[in-house]
Amino acid sequence: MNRGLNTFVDLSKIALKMAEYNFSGIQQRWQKYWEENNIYKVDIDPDKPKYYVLDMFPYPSGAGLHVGHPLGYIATDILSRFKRLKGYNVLHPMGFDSFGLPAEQYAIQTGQHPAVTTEANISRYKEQLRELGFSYDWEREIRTSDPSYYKWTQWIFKKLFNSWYNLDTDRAEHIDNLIKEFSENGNGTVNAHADEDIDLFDQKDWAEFSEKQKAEILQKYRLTYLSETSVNWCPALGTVLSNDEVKDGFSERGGHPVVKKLMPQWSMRITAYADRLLSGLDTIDWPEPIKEMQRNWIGKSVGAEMSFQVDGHDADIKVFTTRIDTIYGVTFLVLAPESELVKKITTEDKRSEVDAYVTEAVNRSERERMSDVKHVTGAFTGAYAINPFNQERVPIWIADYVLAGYGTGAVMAVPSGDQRDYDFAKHFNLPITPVYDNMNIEEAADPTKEGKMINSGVLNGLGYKDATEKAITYLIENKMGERKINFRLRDAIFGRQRYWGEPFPVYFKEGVPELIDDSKLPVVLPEVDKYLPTEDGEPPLARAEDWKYEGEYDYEWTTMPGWAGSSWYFFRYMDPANQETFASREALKYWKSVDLYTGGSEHATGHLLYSRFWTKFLYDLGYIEVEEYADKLINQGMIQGRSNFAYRVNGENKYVSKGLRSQFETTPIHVDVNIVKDDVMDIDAFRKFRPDAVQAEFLLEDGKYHCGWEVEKMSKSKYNVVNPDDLVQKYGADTLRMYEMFLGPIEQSKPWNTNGIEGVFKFLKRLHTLFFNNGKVSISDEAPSKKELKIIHGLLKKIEEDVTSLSLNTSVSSFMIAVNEFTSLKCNKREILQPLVIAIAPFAPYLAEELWHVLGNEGSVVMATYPEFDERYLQEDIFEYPVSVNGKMRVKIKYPIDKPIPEIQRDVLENDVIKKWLDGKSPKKIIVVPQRIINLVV
RNA sequence: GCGGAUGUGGCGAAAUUGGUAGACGCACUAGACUUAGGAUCUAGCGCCGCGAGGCAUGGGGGUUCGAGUCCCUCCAUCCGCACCA
Repeated sequence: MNRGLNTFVDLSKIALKMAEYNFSGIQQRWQKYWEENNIYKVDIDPDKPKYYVLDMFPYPSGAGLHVGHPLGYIATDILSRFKRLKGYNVLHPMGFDSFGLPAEQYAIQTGQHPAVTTEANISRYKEQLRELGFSYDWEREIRTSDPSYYKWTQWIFKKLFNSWYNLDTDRAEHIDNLIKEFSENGNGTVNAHADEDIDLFDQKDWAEFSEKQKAEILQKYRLTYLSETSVNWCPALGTVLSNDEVKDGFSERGGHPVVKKLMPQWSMRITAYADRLLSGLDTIDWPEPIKEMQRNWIGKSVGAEMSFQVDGHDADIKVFTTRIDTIYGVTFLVLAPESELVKKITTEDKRSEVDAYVTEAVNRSERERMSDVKHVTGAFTGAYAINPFNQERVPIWIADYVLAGYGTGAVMAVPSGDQRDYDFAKHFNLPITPVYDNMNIEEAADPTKEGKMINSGVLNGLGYKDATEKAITYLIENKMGERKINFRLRDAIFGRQRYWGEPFPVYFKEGVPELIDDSKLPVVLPEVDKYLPTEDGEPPLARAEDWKYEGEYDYEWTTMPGWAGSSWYFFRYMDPANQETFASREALKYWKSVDLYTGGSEHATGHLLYSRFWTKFLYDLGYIEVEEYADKLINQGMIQGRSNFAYRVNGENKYVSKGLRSQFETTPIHVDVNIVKDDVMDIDAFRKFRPDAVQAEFLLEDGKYHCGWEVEKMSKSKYNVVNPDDLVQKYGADTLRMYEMFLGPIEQSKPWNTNGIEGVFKFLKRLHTLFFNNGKVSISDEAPSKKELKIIHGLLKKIEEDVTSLSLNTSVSSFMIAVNEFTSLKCNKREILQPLVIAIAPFAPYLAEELWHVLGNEGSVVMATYPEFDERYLQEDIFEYPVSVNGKMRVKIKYPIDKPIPEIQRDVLENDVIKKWLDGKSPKKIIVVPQRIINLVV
């Protein structure tokens, strides 16, 4: 008897177990299945439309992924899987931006080779990514630090070196065209985007130049070139930083001071592409803030450049202005203190004062100069310039508000129209001449373009537009100046004094840089004894023993910057194993460009600009099909940390719950967020977390210890890091995926908060339960009801719209609503469950795969076809017209959808409820908005 | 200073783009089933009011029969750029 009973109990337990949502078993089962069957492998398939979804590849840091990283990856994975179900051939790769500073600094500290740490970090990342069920084709994985990859980064560098920018054709061309032109006609006929200081020479001169001279001249034209450049040198890091790696005079990483220093540097002539980088923004669907940042960074301004003679000297001062119309308002000129003219024109009586000012200005660090914007300083040189329009003598000053690096390093000051000039004039008591009749310059400068010109000689009486045109025409006719467009964008520094980066494919022969032949690529990163600069301050690569080209010539010792490898990786994914070229023509033609690119907005003026530049360059050379590589960009928001706090009473070993802390003097103490749930702390876990609290007393509210919270950066020291692995362990990958989407719109930055993940978990359990009854699979083949059909087709429609527009948070809600309804309808009908499983497959791939098989299907749900929704099921035949009286909503009246509006209006008046409200009066007007509302105005 | 974004319950958020604000979820409250509940289910849940009702989308104003949504203005928070002539 006993025995039998036990057996019975056990059986029922086993049966119930089958019906349980055992996510970890499901995960293991399908992970294995996907990998064994190579489910996510992608190849070119001309019969299918392509779709390319890309995430910015991560730098594999030692800390592993935290819960913020996968946000974008989950969204793109959902879209990829959805597009696959819709019949697209989807390219959805992943790789690693594996060169970078942290691995190198770790190497400096420990002697561990960066390749080793990088490899270990990548394995960890890959394991974490695998758990989350992403549908990457891992055969396409790339790593920027892999020689088979950076071979092609070096190859592109060579192409840039061998190119110049022809402004007549408005594209990059091979340097040989230029050399040919030089030997035939000299450089007088060449219209290139090149250095400013190139002397004219003819074909004869060219023939007579030495090889070294020729090389030096060509450097001034090449798209990547070596030059003495003022760079941001960070002594603490021992390296050069780009402008976007410097924040307020300190390095972005580490916050070390940065100084200006002249060094021979490799640069990229990105300025050649300034105009195209700007206009290209109009052709791509990128977030407006990103485009705006890039526009500001490029900083195009249209105006004129003109010369002022220096009185009594054989010299002139070139100025750039966007307001040539105000030329008669010029009452002084200002030079940057660094200007070479300063020495020449300063009069004896002013010399000591000017020298002192120059010395001070040059020595002031960038930081000081920037923090001191409001303070007006300057010095008079004693010299005068002549305004070519009215021959007036105007004093020449120097001041550090004029930047040597922008325009000509000199400005014509119009204090009536420009606030900085105005402040300067007021401070040094210089005249202020209004040039428009309606200018108000009592308190401040008036940059108006309205009104008619006054005090302006030949321009008097004209408006802004006419005055500008007339002035420019005058300049050009008298050969005093020209139309000019200036950009704020500077050429990009391309070298780093570091070890862990791509070596250049360059060696030096008699001081001249020469390229290494394609057949000898890649130039592999050599081994060094230490990852530090040499005693002479040479970069780490100078330490490499026997590292000479052909045993004789020095290689370039700097390495490429972090953005080199990331500027073209999206093309390598198309054909990652190719040994012959960076990607085959066939692959480039088929995949074309990235349809959707996601990543953080912090790369706006870095990676996202440089990669557009390289794309345009490769396009000019005819290697690729597109001029922009990413058609649409989404910025996923940053996930901040949400720290929890306990409140310790000062001087006592006593902690009080949040609501009681006002009664005590307390200090907030970080609590590990992983021992807090819904802001209620697990006290036992806290005693373990803080051993000094073992004996502590806790003052509770309603028997609970409530923690406070604050948004902070996610970091170990704040104990607010939430690790995706732990959540996958506890709830499964499907829950985590859906919860991350449920959290809110992906573009939005927000603190991570695990409160609420249970809701998603319960939902998946309920979905799972739908397929079972009393522990047994229970699927009915009965025809679905109209109501059920309406729910499922409404859902299919909603999900399709949401996924297309990436509003994935509302999709999750829609799934919950649908599943709740099916649960309360006890709906277990195949015709309903089958499309439901396919629809949810992009979101919860593991569970969907499991249920797909519970339904008795073969193969993988990945191969299924997304079900078409049928509008017919969604149509209402009765519409509830809300009726409003005097703008207040009063009642709803049901009418068939196709009832004519005049009939409805008549009916409304006869409705008893309405009659009562109208109270005998007749409405002034009845408005019936089709399909919406009926409005009576009394 | 310039440019951009955001502002809705205790919390994360919805709102068919001008049509019953707060869907969905969390937390909370009550109840059911339970030896138990950190499982499950049912109901309630913006604020004021016993109620009818009134008030509510950062503040103020406007357009409209009707505004979270459009216009003006102010405030707050976040991000980017920062003497760019």
